[in-house]
Amino acid sequence: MRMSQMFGKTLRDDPSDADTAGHRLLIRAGLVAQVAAGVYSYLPMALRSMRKIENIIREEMNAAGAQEVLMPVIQPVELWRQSGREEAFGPTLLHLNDRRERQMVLAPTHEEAVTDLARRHVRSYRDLPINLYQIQTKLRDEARPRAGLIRVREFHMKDAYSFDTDQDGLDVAYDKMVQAYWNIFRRSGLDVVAVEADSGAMGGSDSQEYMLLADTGEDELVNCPACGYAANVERARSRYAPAPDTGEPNDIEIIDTPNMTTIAELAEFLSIEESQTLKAVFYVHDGEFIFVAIRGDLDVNEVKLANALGGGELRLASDEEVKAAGIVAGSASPVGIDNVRKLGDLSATQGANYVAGANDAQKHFRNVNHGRDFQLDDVIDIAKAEEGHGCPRCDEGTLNFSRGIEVGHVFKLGTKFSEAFSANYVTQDGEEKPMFMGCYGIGVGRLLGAAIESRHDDEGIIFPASIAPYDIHLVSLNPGDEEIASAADEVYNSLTSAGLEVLFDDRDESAGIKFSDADLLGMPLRVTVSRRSMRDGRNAELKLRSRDRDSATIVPIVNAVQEARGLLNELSGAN
RNA sequence: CGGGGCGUAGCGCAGUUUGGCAGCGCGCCGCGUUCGGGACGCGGAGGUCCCCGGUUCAAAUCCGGGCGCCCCGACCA
Repeated sequence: MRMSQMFGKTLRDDPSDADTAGHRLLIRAGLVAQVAAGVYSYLPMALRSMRKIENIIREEMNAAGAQEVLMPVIQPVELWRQSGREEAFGPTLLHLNDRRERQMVLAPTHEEAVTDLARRHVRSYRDLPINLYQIQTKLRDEARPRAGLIRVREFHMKDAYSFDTDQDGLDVAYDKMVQAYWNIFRRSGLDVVAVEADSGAMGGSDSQEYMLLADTGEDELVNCPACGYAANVERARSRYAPAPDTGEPNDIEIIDTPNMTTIAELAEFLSIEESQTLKAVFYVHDGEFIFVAIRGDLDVNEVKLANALGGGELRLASDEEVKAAGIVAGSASPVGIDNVRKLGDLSATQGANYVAGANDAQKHFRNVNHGRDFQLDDVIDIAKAEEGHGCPRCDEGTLNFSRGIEVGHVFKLGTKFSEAFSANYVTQDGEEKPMFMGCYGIGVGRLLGAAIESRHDDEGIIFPASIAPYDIHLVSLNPGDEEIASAADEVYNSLTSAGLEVLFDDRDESAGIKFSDADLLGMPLRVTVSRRSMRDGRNAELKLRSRDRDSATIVPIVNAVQEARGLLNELSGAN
């Protein structure tokens, strides 16, 4: 491609409304153009990169035995009512009416469509297992699009869906997809890690997310350097120090704690550890007031809590609601409050002789013990993993915290959708049973955005070779010089006819502009033909984007193809 | 959805406080010089000052309403 002909220009200045480095580079390099909040046009270079990502995905999906299909973006709302997800998605689901006033939706994902498809075509266990995938547009009216391609409202996703006769079959299908995912991320040249994930509104059992580590990532992750345990904080378990050993339960007593409303104040006032206190947090879940007790030094993980409550709307209770429940905020007590539903974290039931509120702004109880002094309606693990907590899986590790961008997510759905849609098959015994499903997604555009977010320097993008729009950025300097121009053309032709993909900067621009643009655009290999390179014979200069300026090498033009290949191979080996 | 910010040429911005010729840099077009890390000279084009309404002799500027975009949070398969 000759750059003089290419659509999409680089910008000299950073766009004012881009915050993250990746977003800035996407705009400055002329890869995308914003149309509305979270809605983008993809220009030629971005599209080339996305096509390469898609092809890697396609090859790995096909190799894993999945078959490509294409399902509609526009779907009758009835499908979504049947699964119950019209409500679950809420305003994120885009609705529209067709000319006959039939209610339609624009699909944010395709579990409904694919389950409907499978139930029409699968009759018998002989038709299973199958795995269907597509690479296709999704629409989600996100409340807050952000960071360029990281969270958008219209995007391309590869989504695959497996159908099996039973849980064992699902486990096999899931493991195959997991393996395919590792292949995809390895081939794309990106450092992706897998973490245990919350399965959210998708439901189902096992779920893993694939995360590209980046400080600007939306997700907080923990990992154990000792045993490799890794999880999204939403889901993470952790091991924390037990409360101080206070021996056998002592008699409960009431003590004065004038105007102590926070755990920190209380612990200091009494000269005890925060872990020797119990605190209470109040939520409203689908309209019901919920009292949650947890050890004073821990925090509630709201995602875990919401899951324990079986989904639905969960929010912190307002001051008025707390008061209306007859509770004194800041000194709330699990003791003697029996008119509301009381939940507790595991920590509240371990240890003894806690200090807890007395439901009086001036007083607390000492020596409060679970079972004797208060009961809980449910005891669950809802503590949030914190800095300093130990690994829940091994005894050695302390959890590390980092941030990441979710680029893939796999779920074991089980029979959630197949039961809702009566997507059944007939067993060998002639019995009708629901299919076991799994679903597996990768955001193509997000992967591109995340790649740029994680692979750049001050000058610009550093594309992994396998997903770079072009292999080579050929720069011709002194284009007014006949000899140089024809040598550059010759290099362009020989590289191109050797099957290499070349972006040829044939513009009449200064060396500074051309080199800066080459750095900004980030192709893996830069080849320069100029008076200087031709000074001692017909030579070209080769330089890898990921290396320093002085690492450039001069090679004879007749060897350019071979030398370029060598450097590119070296690079993909290093990926 | 709550909080904050912004909207003036393709991009980045000044001008708004105190109403009075719509400006600067980059980019773009033409000519010439220059030519390995964002060169220079001369000439030129480019505007619904987000939209609607109001006040005023006069509105980018003041008032009312609306829309859009960005950031923080809530939400997020």
